[in-house]
Amino acid sequence: MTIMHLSESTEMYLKAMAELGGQDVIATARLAERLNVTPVSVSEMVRRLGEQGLVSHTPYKGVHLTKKGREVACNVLRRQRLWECFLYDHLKIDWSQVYEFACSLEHATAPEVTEALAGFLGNPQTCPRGNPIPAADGSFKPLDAMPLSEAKLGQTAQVLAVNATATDVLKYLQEKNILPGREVTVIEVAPMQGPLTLHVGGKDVALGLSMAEFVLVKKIKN
Amino acid sequence: MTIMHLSESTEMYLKAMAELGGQDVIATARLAERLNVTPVSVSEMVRRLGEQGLVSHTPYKGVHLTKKGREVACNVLRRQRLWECFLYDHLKIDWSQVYEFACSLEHATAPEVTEALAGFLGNPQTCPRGNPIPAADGSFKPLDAMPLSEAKLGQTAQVLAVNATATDVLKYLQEKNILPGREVTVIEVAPMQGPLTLHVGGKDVALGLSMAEFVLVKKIKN
DNA sequence: AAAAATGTTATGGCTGACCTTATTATTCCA
DNA sequence: TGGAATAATAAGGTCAGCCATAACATTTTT
Ligand SMILES: [Mn+2]
Ligand SMILES: [Mn+2]
Ligand SMILES: [Mn+2]
Ligand SMILES: [Mn+2]
Repeated sequence: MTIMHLSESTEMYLKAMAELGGQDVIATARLAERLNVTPVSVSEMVRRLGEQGLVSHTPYKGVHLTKKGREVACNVLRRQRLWECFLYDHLKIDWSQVYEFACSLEHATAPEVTEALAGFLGNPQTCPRGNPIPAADGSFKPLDAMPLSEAKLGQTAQVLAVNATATDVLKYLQEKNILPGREVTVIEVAPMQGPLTLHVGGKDVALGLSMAEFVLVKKIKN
Repeated sequence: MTIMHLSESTEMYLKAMAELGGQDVIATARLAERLNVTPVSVSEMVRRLGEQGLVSHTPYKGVHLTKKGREVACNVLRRQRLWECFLYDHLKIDWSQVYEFACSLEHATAPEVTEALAGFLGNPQTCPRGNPIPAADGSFKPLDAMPLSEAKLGQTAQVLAVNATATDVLKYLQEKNILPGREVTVIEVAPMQGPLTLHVGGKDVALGLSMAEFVLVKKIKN
C-alpha cells in the first residue's frame, strides 16, 4: 500500500486496460493499437507491470488487471474524467479536445488536488463523454450498455457514452451528432464488416464498425 | 517558432533560471541547488539547452536565458502561477502546498487550456505567493522589490512576494506569518551571516538569511 | 604567488521506455 | 492435421536525464 509514484506510461497502460477490458482479458495487440506502440514494446511493458503486481499475463491469451492494477486504473480514470468535466463545463474547451487535454493533466494530479477538484465540481457522476466517474474509494459500476457495433438493423438506441479517445475520432462523432443522449437508428448494416448507416439528428451517417465499438448505447425499441 | 514539445526537465531548468536570475547570469551551482541535481548534471543539461538555443553559457561565469529561453520560461511561469491561483482560490488547497501541485500541472497544460484557465480566473495579475503572472504575449514586468535579506536593522517593510518553492520552506513562512501583504520590522541582524530577527504579526521571528533572500519586500519607513 | 574553492570535462554507468529485425512458440482455421 | 496468423522472445539500439569519480581549468582568497 506504499504510495509509489507510477510513471505516466504505467498509468496509461493500466488505464487503457480498464477502458478496453472491464474485467476481461485483453489481447496485447489491442493494447499496442490503443497506445500506439509496437507489440514488442507491449510485451516488455507487460513484463514490467507483471513484476510490479499490476497485471497478470497468460501468454498467448492476454493480460488482465490485478486488484492492485485495477485500483490504480480506476484512480487514473477518476482523475481523467474529473478534469474532463472541469475543462468542458468551466473552461468551455471544445468537446472533442477535452479528452486529450485531460489525458495530460491526469498524470500530474496529486490525490489532494483530485479530491478538491471533485468537491469543486460537485462530485459529478459522469464525464462529458458519458462515462461514469469512479468514486474516491475506487468503487466503480461500469455502464449497463452495449456497443453500437452490435446493434441490429432497425434498432433504435440512445447513446450513453463514447469511449473513443483519439481527438480526430471524437471530432468526427461530434460533427455527426453521435453524442451522449442522442437517439440513433440503424438503417443499414453493410455486409463484410462494412459500416453501419445510422439515422441521427435528421441525417444519415455512415459509421465504421470499429468506431461503432466505442459508442455505447442502450436499446430503446424494436 | 515551430512548436516543439519541451520536456518537463527542460521547462524546469528554464523556469528556475527565470525565478533565480531575472536578467542576470546565474551560477550553475545555484541551479544545481534549486533543482536538486549534481553540478555535473547541470553542466550536461546546460550544454543541451545551449544547443537548442535556449541558454547561453560562459564557462566559469554562468548561464543566462536567451530571448527564446526567456519566452519559454515566462510561459512556464504563467502556467504555474495561473494554476496556483486556481488551486488556492477555487480548490482551497493549503497555501504552502499550492506551489508544488502547480509545479506538476504546469508541464501538462496545453496553450488552449492555459488561456481558457486565465479567462476563467479573470486574468489575475499575481499568484497567491505574490508573484506577477506573465501575460499571454510573454510580457512580464518583474516586481520592484528587494530581498528581505538586504533590509537594514530597524527597517519596516511590506512583503510583496515569496519566491520560495520548497513546501517545507513555504510552510515555515506561513506559520510565521511572513506572507504577501504583511508588514515586517527587522529588529536584529546577527553577525556572521546569522539570522534576521523580525517583528511580524505581534511576534518575533528568526529567519535565516538564505530564506530571507526569497522574501521580496518594499520599504515602508525608516 | 600559492593554495583553496569552484566549475568543467571526461568516462563510465544506470533506468525506463521506446524501436527494428529475427526467431520461435502457440493458436486458429480451413 | 497442416499452414496461416498471431503472440512471445531474443538481441541489439537509441535517447533523455540522471548518477559517481577523477582529472583539469579557472577564479578567488589568503
Ligand atoms: Mn494520459
Ligand atoms: Mn514543474
Ligand atoms: Mn558517457
Ligand atoms: Mn537488450
